[in-house]
Amino acid sequence: MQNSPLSPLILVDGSSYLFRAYHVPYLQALSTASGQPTGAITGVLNMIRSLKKDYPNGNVVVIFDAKGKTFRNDMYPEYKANRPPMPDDLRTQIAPLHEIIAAMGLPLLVIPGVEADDVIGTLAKQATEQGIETVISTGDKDMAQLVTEHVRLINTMTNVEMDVAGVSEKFGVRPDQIIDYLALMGDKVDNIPGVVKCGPKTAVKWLTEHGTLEKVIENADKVKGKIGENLRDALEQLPLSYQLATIKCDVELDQTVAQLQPSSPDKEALVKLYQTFELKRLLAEITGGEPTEEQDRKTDTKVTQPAKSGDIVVTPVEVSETEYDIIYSKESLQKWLSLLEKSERFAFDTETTSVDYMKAELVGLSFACEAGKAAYVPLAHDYADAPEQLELSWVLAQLKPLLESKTVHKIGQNLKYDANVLSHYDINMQGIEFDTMIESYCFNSVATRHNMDALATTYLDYKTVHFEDIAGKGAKQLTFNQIDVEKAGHYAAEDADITLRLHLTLFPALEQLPEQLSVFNDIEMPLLPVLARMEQGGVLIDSDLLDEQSQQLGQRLSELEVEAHNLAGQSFNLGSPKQLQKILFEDLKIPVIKKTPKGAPSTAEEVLQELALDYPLPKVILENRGLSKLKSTYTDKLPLMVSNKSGRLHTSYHQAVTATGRLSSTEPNLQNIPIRSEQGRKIRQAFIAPKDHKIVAIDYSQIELRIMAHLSNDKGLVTAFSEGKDIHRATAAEIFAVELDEVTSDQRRSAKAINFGLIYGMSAFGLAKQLNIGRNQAQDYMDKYFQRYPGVLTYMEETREQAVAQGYVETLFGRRLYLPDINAKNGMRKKAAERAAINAPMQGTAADIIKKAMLAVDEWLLAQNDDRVKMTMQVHDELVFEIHQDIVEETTKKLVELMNDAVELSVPLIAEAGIGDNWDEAH
DNA sequence: TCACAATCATA
DNA sequence: GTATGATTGTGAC
Repeated sequence: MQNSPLSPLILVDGSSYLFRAYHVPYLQALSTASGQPTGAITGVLNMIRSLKKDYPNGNVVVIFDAKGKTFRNDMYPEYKANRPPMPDDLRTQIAPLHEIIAAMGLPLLVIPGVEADDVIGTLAKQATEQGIETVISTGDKDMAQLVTEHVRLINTMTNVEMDVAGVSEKFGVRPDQIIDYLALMGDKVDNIPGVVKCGPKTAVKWLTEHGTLEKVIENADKVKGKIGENLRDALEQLPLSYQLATIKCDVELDQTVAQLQPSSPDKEALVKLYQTFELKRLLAEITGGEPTEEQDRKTDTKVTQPAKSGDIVVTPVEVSETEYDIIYSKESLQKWLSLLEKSERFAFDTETTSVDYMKAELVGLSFACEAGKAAYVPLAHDYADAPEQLELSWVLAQLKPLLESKTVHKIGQNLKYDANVLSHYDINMQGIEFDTMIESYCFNSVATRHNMDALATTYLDYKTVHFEDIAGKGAKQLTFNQIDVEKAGHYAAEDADITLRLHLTLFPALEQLPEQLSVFNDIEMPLLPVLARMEQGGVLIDSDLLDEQSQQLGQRLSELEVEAHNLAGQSFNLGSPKQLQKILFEDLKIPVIKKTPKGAPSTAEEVLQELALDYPLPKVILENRGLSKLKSTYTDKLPLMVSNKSGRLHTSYHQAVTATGRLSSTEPNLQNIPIRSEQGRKIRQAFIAPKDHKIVAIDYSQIELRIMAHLSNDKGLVTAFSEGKDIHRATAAEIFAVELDEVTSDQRRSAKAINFGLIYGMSAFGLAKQLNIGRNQAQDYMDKYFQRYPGVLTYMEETREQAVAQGYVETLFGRRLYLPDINAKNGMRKKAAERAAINAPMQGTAADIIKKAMLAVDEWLLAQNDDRVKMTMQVHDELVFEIHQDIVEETTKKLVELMNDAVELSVPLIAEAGIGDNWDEAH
């Protein structure tokens, strides 16, 4: 709350908002029936309206540029000479807008000879002298020079406030250096000259080094390289640029700040104006009273259909009122604890300082054991004047038995996170029974995203308080420890309460679907702590090796860049597909082979591969692309992501992301580490074993094809696998009607493409493209395949039919994938859904199988209780371990057995192991 | 500052 | 032709 006796002055940069609103697409569409455009008017008025709402005590003053030249034109005739004239459909909106603002009773300033900026600067200065706080509402970065302890900026479009620290953070220089900064960079739009090639980076660098423009100029002869020359060339111009960039703060005004007070709105005039310009919402507001906050929210809420999975209707658990406690005393905590103990299950949630589980520190805990009733225990809010809170270690000691109890069941939203955080406080969570995120995922993986806000909306038709609501967003977002305990308490208690209600809503629905319930109970929930352990354990990488590779790649990349520029005859950005398109297809007139989905000529790899046969440049581009990808994604980034707590790399596995049941991995994604190219494999060499240990990688051979054999029960395919044949060779022998040992490598390659294509629900067209053969020939191959393996054809057809009839397909273990597009009118979408329908049972069953294998492995590892073996990664069909060299042989043998026996199919499941000092060697 | 498209890494 | 995630450039906001 503002304690200042004087209301803050809110200065609105009307012109800046006018231009921005004019360019907003959905506003551009607005006009009256007679064709008078009103988009910019609407945009600016909405902005003023929301500003008045955000600053109820504020004294709003609106400033516009006047027509005609300003003193800057006298100083520098070319000033803003590049500006196109104002479009007519914008010009016609200015006068009405001024009228409306005047009728609203807001002071409106339009001063000729200067710009709006100068008026704003002048008023802000006067206000400060009189002890009045000022907020400048603008979208213009130049205004940052006006920021002081008493003057802030607010960007009303993004709702981000900027104070002195904010300016430093955003620009990298202090407000008093902004003019210097602007002068150095110049401004293309306003036609202000600056130093050639000096952008924000260089300007900040120089100003950080020397402090002021003056000092930069003094030291100009010390700057090396081309940019140094550019600076010296600009020396004469710079004082002028500085003057042009300086906002004038001593404009002579008729009114003082004190005189700029709102008058009462002229309602009659407003009604008339709103009618003339058909501003219906505003009209309704002054004639029918302002819509309340509640109504605003209602109109924002989408009408949701009852959430369904198949025929199961979900009945939301509702409460008439809520009661959220904040716990400050030992006594009230004890009371809650005894409640939790008695209830056998409770929902709980941790609040922390970070979303990164390796960095997160506990700030508070919340609980709920009855819908509508929850409590928050603040522990580490540390802003100034934070109330006294219970001691963290004492509270955790009280809670430890409950959290580690197997019989007291815990309910949570993404409990893997909470478990990981608590493990850093010596709490090994047990009894993790219900995760609402996973309940939703098992119930219907594609109905919604599975974060709590989405679940509450879908299943409870309830709008939660969002984290951003209490913490703000963007650079100024607070961490949880800085948030007011009362606000935080409501948010956190609501989290626990909503989690409980979601569970009470979703779990009964899940119970009506026995197969999916079993996926939940027997696969996903048991897997959760396994994944937590893998994440927590992390993997070891050799950062020095990666750094070295980065260096080498960097060298090669600059060579390639020079080469490419020479070949193109001009300099361009190799990373920009757009620039490349221009050079390739316009300047060099190379024929377009393929287009991107949006219709631009494609420069994708396969296209360049083909072009590389005839032209030299595409080859260079290809090598450059490949290498820069490796450098930026892997060799540069991975070393930076090593935790300084553990010295290892910790990924996050996501259990509720993919449609098919696979895991996904982020920060970093360990499931797409290169392997195919020579260069790429070097990166795997940096995934190393600790001293005296080996890396063991065990992967399932042809798992999806084996699943296809099992699901289709095709005799030929099952036999081929049972006899342990090379499956692609066997397929080739059948299709091409030759003996096994007569299969050529080309035939095997074709058969392999067919086998993979089948898994992807491919058409003859796709196969033709893949193998670079005619469509008829591809069709011929497929016909032959289905002749030899008729069971596969039947299976594919049945799957498609099942998808159309039921709207979903399922894996061997009953995990369902709903296909909303399967009956789409749009042929493309329907076809895509059909292909997904074919693929999902195979990809999904493979995911189920490796998850079961992980459970078996983890169970065995726990029983061994031997820290010489660790499961570190999962990559869809592969598990990676660290094993002490003394026991590596026998342990590997056991692990292979566990994986082979994870599931019984009608064909053998074969896992193959590799052992080495790094991940590359282990393959 | 943010979201999207294009590209490319994996299974 | 299936399923993902990260990076880069680009243009809207």
